[in-house]
Amino acid sequence: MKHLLQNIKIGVNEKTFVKDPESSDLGKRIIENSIMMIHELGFEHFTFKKVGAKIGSNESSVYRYFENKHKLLLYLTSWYWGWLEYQLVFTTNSISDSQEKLKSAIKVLTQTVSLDASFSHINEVMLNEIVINEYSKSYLTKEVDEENKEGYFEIYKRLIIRMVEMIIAVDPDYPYPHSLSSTVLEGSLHQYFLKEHFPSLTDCDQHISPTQYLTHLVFNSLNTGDNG
Amino acid sequence: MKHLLQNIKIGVNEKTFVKDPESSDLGKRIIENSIMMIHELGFEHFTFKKVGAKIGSNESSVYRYFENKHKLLLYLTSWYWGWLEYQLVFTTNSISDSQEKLKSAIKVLTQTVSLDASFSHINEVMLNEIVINEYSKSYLTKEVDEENKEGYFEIYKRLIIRMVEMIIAVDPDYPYPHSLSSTVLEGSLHQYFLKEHFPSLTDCDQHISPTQYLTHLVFNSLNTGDNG
DNA sequence: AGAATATGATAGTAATACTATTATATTTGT
DNA sequence: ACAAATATAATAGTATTACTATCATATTCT
Repeated sequence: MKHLLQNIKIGVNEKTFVKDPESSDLGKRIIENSIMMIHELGFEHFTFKKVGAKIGSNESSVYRYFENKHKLLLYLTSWYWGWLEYQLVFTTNSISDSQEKLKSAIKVLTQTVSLDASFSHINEVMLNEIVINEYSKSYLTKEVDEENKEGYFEIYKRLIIRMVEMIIAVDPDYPYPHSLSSTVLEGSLHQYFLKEHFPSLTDCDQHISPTQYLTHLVFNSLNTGDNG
Repeated sequence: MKHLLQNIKIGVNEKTFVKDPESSDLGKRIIENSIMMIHELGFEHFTFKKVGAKIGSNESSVYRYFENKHKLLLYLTSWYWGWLEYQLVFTTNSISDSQEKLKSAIKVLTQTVSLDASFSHINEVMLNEIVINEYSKSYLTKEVDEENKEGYFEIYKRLIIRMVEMIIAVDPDYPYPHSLSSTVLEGSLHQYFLKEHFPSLTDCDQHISPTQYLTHLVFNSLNTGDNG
């Protein structure tokens, strides 16, 4: 993915951080190495002490950027969804045919991720795998309603609503556009997870992609106005 | 739900516990109160010390039944899936029409849960809510492959495969029966969660149920052989 | 050069997730 | 009925986590 615009910054809710990690070298190294370590150890085994040690700094310096690792996860996943949203808008903007538009949207949101050179300290491939393995943990908490009110899930919600609008454009009479849209995004993460860990529970493999499955699912649910 | 058979015991992988909690009064009180506390506090804030205190016992006694809270979660969720599997088999067994059978299966697996008097120490309504909020955490771990090998997710997998077979019976040519089946089960939990915490991301509310949405989703994906 | 700011080092606290040991009940076998 | 076995309770202790606080040092900004 190449950007026509240089120096794009993905906007993340400022409450996720104490000090913007993009504003300093140390901040960027925290992000870069946190992604590597969460990817490697999993969120449960990841600690600020460990990243601190890895970047030749220490715990207290990491705490100056993020309140706790939950907020860091919110930061990373919000960044990811913001990055995907950018690609979604960019890719689908010029498409006038509503079916083609929705098809492209599903593709962008469910296909495998590749590196984006514009953000050198962020490994989008690893981040995508973090989202697959850890995103649910960011909202499956007792604090979800409070954090939702504070806007921590705005980008994710906006992304889903964008697809809702595309679904409605294809079939204004379809009764479940919100559920379908949320199912595509969540279902995509889930199918990638199953492919890796529970292959007997998915048809996705080298030959069948989550994108194919979900595109089929969506277009069979919608009345496209075709006769074929 | 009433059982024709008395004294049914839901079979759970014995590796989930050190000592079978069904085998003693203390064990049952641990289960009963753990369900209440996980439901109330959420899995992260739940500890063995807290249940111990609640039942007038202590930490060390709880540890004699479960290695750790992760294993307890595996026990509780396996029990839940086993209980659902029983209802699934019982309900669908006598139905010969494959479409009706699948329709019933989706209903059993996605409808709201009500109390089952056969298991007095287990509150199935609370347990269902625990599954909605916490089940993902049982497999979104670095240990998932190991634990899968040891059979901790057998019942869940069997449940999905049962629905896979029903999907194939309706439409043998449908290319994604495994993905569709896993999407229904996971999607159901997700829609219930959204309904509660992110109502703008779902169409499910007092009037529309996850069952309706998912039934529509499945039957529009399948070629039922009808002309209508 | 001095002030402000960022980072690093160290220490300390409360809670968690256990393990180990010993004491005290309760149950069971003869 | 009594000894032996088993289950439970009570207490203590350890390593790690998830922080907070303080102070020293380095960097940069004016």
